Amino acid sequence: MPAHQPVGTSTTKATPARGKRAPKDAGQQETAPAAEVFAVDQVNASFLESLLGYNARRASLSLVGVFVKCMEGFDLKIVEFSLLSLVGGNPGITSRQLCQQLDVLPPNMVGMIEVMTRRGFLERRPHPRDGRAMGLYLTEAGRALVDQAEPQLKASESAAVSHLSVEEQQQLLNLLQKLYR
Amino acid sequence: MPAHQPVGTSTTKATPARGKRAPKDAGQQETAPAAEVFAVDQVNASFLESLLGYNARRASLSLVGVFVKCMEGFDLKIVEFSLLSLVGGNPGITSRQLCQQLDVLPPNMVGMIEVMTRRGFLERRPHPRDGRAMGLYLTEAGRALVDQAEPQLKASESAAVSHLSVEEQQQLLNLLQKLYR
DNA sequence: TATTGTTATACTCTATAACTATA
DNA sequence: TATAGTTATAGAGTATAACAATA
Repeated sequence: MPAHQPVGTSTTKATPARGKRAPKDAGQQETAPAAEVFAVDQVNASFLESLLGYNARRASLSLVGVFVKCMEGFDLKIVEFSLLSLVGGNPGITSRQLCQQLDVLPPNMVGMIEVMTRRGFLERRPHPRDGRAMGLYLTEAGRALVDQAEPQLKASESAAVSHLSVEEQQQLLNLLQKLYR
Repeated sequence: MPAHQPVGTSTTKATPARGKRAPKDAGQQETAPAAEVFAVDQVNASFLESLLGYNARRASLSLVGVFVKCMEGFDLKIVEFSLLSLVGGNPGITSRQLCQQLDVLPPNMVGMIEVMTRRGFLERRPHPRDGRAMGLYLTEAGRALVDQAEPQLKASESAAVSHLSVEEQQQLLNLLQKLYR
């Protein structure tokens, strides 16, 4: 699942010196010298790999991939699961509140809510204090889905990061939150 | 910069008990009782926030945002900078190799290379050993751009994570790489 | 037969403008 | 006047199929 962002791996350097290029032709009437050509065997991505942002993105994509695969079993996109999970934890939440939490624009939220409603996971009731808004609630099927999907997601993540110690996992969580909070 | 993935913040819980919902109507001919309605003040995203993947994504988005802003000064998208940086470090790299590194499909790479070429940052020369392929090289303007952009990116990231100690930054880098490598 | 680069094209995701009903 | 939800639509990003040239 790509996303307008680099994903590299290699580290070995087997290419010509960085920035090396054919010398500029000085004379005006001379025949241009044939430009040098190289073949790259091992791609060197050392600069990108030195960036925290690059590594954070790759790690994120890796875990998101695990989530995507896990949610395929429920025929849910990640954003759809997130929506249901939030409604599950916040009965009566409004469309706007979901938009803010999920960083989805209101026009794009409409369809998602409609799909989840048509699939029988969501229902809408009037908001107790705001006549413009609608509160969202899980149906029984929605609650069952969330109650099944959440622990499964948690388990698939645990399996994916099991090569890190519990201390490392906690450390990573703390550092990540320190980064964006 | 959204992206099919949740972005939440709140932690406080000021909503009804999780999963609470109106009792099911038992009788068949009875009038259905009015469903309970709630208002959510503080959104509770505690489950999502417990996931490493969620936190990794939020941290990643935060840093990518810094990169995007930084590269706007060069009128470059992140993927375009990454492309130029890779060509800079790998003179003669092919389109296919870039596709693999950047996780971009070949048909979608064509336009990027064309744009960077038209803007005078890239040039294409025949591949020394493969008549089907073309090697990519930075022009002088391209080299100048990369040599200016790379340290600027590095600096903007450093500023963005300056509230972490150098040890924490190194620790985070190691843990992130452990996660996806 | 397989691969590189390419075209055309479809599909998904994201963004903007504008409308209505209510606050 | 501002905001919640909505419609329509534009734009960017991502995906598949197929082709010519070369391996």
